[in-house]
Amino acid sequence: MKLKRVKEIELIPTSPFAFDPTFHKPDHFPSSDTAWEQGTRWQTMLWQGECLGLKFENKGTTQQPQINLHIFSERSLPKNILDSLIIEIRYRYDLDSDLSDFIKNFKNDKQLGPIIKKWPGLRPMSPQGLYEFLVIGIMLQNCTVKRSVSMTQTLFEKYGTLLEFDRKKLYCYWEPKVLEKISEEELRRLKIGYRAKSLKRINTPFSNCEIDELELRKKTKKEQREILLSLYGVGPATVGYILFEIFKHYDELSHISPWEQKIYSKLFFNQDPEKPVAVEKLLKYFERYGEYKQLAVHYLWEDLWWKRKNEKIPWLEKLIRL
DNA sequence: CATCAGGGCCCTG
DNA sequence: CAGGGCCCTGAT
Repeated sequence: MKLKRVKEIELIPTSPFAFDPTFHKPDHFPSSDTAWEQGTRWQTMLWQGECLGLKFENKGTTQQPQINLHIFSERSLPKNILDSLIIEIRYRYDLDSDLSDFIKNFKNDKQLGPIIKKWPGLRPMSPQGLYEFLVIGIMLQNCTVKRSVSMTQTLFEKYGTLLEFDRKKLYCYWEPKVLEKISEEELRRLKIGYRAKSLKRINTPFSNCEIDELELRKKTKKEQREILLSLYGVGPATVGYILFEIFKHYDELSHISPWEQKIYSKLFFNQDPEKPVAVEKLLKYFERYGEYKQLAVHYLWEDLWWKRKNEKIPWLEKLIRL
């Protein structure tokens, strides 16, 4: 589908703002609904039934941030869809966050300080909504990065919509209704294994509107956790990512999986990843960052993955199953 | 060739 | 609350 209509909008995030490390997360596995190069990010978005192409361009500075957004669509978008889209984008990219307190408190922190100075205003983001993130979460489970990438690609090719805009070709997610009609057996044939069952069961409450992401955002973190955990195939690891990246709880850090434990051990304690620091000890250590503990870890974590783009980090390579 | 673990989660005992 | 099983893939 070629998206020919274009609407240009200026977005002003709160200052300071770090464009690239907010709009590109090298630890997220690559998927064909997004693309990035320095200063520019493309992505698709399914919003209120519209398949959209989005292009974000950095036009500002850290202290005076400005983003130019091009919205590509097949038809001219009515004002109400456009308005809600802008609100959604500001939410997903956390553009209204006030990080002054965090920066003030930790700019002189031995480990965190240098990264805050390098990237003041870096924030968590999710280009996808809750439903799409759950699909990704399921595809991540118990497999290598390569397999996650290929399973997601297969789903896009089978159920997504290929969009062409700004000379990019990217896939857009499907409506939950689409998967509702597909049997578990048919999904299994796409080699997603036992994840087919989770995918089917997660799909239903979205397809029949039992879960309303916007309503869920208004609930407490505790309520959100309970609702998410009640979904089949969603456990503590997936919930942890969602509470931070989707619902922006900067303090959500209660689960550390084994591979993360190894990386944190090296990163924070310079400890041999094969003899990792106990999870309890790590959690206790992160208490120093209080209500910002996951955000703090995120700064260190992203810094590590950005470094990996440019230099070899042998100990890290060993821990990533590509 | 066979075996095994993987960026989890569910279910059982 | 520990541990087996789950789909498939690719490393050994």
